Amino acid sequence: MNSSSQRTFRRGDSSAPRSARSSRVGTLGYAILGLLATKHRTGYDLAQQMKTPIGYMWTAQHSQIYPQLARLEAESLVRSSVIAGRGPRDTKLYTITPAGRDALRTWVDSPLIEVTRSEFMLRVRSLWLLSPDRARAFIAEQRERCQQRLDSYLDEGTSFSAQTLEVADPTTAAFAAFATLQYGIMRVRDTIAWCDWMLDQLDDAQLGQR
Amino acid sequence: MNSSSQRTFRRGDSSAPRSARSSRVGTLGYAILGLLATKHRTGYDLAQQMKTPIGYMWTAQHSQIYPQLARLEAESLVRSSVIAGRGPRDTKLYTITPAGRDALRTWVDSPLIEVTRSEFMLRVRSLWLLSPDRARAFIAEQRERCQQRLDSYLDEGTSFSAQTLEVADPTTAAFAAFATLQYGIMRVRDTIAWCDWMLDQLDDAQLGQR
DNA sequence: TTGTCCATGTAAAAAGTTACATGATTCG
DNA sequence: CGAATCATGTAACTTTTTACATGGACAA
Repeated sequence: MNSSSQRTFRRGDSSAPRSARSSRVGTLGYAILGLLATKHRTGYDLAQQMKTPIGYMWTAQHSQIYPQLARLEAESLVRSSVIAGRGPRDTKLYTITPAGRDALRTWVDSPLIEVTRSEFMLRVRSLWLLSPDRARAFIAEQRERCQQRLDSYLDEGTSFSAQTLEVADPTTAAFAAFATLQYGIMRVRDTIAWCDWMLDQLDDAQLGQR
Repeated sequence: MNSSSQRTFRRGDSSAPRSARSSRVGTLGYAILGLLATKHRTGYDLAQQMKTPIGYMWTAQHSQIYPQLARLEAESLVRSSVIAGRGPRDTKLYTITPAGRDALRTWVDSPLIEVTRSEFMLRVRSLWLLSPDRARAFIAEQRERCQQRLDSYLDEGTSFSAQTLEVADPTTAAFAAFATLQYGIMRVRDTIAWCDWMLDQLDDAQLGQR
């Protein structure tokens, strides 16, 4: 009936007060704030930290981090100071502001519904399409990867033995880091156990078939 | 030296043969093929299945699924037939083609390096910013969510008891689904155990402080 | 008659990945 | 002297999320 459709509204285009829509931080922003909450770092430091998933359960490339830092600074959640460095541009050291710390605290304590994705399990769901050999090889390879992961976690864990006092106190960053590491260790261990169970299943089936 | 920079090449823009760049399927495409490999479904069915993470370790909205189905059909990995339905548009039933099955098999068996993200653990890393009470409440809430998740997994598990024969045979889709379910159950159980450990830690610290 | 389920699409924005770009220092 | 590390940015693309749009059937 109404033929003037097809045209949709855009927000922030004309009349919108522009204030209700601001404060767009997002998970990456909080990931960065979380790292800055313990010590000041450069964008490069952050990128190094978030390049590998070891010890920090979030990843990002530097191409995502630098623009995000600029946005955080625009919202006064971080502040930067130029320091001596070796790059072709200024080297900036970022510090979290009290407002940033507040925002981080608020975010941590806000409702969370996690969506778990696992490409590994997605593939396992279609594993029946492979020959038992190939399936076995696939699982064995993932098991190996988990083992390596476990080794680096355990490696990281030894660094905590030095600071036994702080680790016991849940109001310290050291404790929080220790807790996430425990989680990571548990998770890979269990995945290894599952892989072993799976390998057994595949072997049993092959024996039964002969 | 060369001042004609700033201009970057675009692929698929002009000369490129357009064949080397095709075959863009992506993880979502394979997730769909994986579901279609066991039975034919409509886009709506797929969207229902992938809306909740229960039982399938990948999620997607219908707005992502319909265009993806069109692309899969353009690449002859799926085929559709119009069936009687109740929507304002044609209701299409999608079927995987032999080529689709091949593509799926190849993907399952290709190298995989998983990047694990967990917003839960990301938040835990900054949990030290909260008061022990609030931290406790946060962990307790996540524990509760895991418990609910576990219940629905276990619920789903009972449906497998009927098909005991197929579940034992790793060349069946039923086995693969069972295996992923086992993984899911294990994972939430362990997360619950971790939450309990965490709650203990928080309690101990509170007692010690008095 | 109001709301949910069926059923399929498009638009726009946000988030994430890959590639381009620059340039000094330091190590082998 | 070439490669890696430090150091920061932009461009282009892909993926995911959120919202808009439509409309019949059927149940409370």
